[in-house]
Amino acid sequence: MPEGHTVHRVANLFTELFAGHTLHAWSPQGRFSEGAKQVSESRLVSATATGKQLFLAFDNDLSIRVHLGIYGAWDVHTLAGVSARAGSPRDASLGAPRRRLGEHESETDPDEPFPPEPRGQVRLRLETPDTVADLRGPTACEVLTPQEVDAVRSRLGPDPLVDRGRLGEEEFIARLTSTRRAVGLVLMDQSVVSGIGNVYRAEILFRHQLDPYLPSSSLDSDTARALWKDWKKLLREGVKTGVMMTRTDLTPAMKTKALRSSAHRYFVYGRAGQACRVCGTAISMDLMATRKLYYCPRCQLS
DNA sequence: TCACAATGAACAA
DNA sequence: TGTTCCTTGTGAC
Repeated sequence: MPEGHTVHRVANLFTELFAGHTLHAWSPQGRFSEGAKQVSESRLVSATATGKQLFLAFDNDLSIRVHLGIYGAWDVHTLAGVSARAGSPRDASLGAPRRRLGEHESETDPDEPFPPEPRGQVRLRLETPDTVADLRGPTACEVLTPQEVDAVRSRLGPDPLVDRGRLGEEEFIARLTSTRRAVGLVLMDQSVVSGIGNVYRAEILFRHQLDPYLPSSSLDSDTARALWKDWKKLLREGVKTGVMMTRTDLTPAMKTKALRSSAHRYFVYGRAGQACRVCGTAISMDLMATRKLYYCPRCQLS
């Protein structure tokens, strides 16, 4: 499931698998039949991500915007023998005919006929003769004109992998520190910075020993700059490995091991009541704007 | 079989 | 602040 790293991975994989190809698009579930028809049999020009938004641009000038929301997912199946890679060692070693993008990438029955029957509620299927991508459970899946794509993009805060230079960094600092809302809320605000979700929010705050309830405007620019750089680093790593790994207290060997199980990847996320990995205090969990906020009351509260 | 949670966000009031 | 939408997997009965 998706925070910004997952969507960049999807964009990278689709660029590799689909860019330059004519796609057959349809909606097995039926809820996106009209939209799919508008791009079907067109050539995919590009697949790009900004934060949690995926844009698939076609040569008829239309784009599909996909937002996975809280439980959306892509499943990619490739005919054995022509499977492309998402670029990570894990993908390469899998070499599987089927891959689920996100944390769990698993193999399936190699005897399955190709293309496989859509399973469950598939909103959109994209097909070439040797590759199939199934989209299920998105919060958004719509066809946009170039102007509409620009409008969506303009509402988004900087993404470290899109706005790589100084401008992105300065924009982030300006937006972050210009509101008195709690920093725990502001880091999740996609108009301030793109791609951070509930896991990265909690982990980044912990990594900087920050009280989630501090007014965002109280952060000095050095702290803000450090947050941006850290997010950039975590995002890069997440895109590379496909996994959100945020711990800094592990040797490389332990880290590799911890990648495999979500129980060991995080400092605080999902660990309410368990001992802080740094000070041993029980991790707290509060509801912040309907989302679960995890933090260490000793390391982070001032 | 059912309830519930999950890495999200739009919308109403 | 509360409600709604999207789908699947898990665990309790």
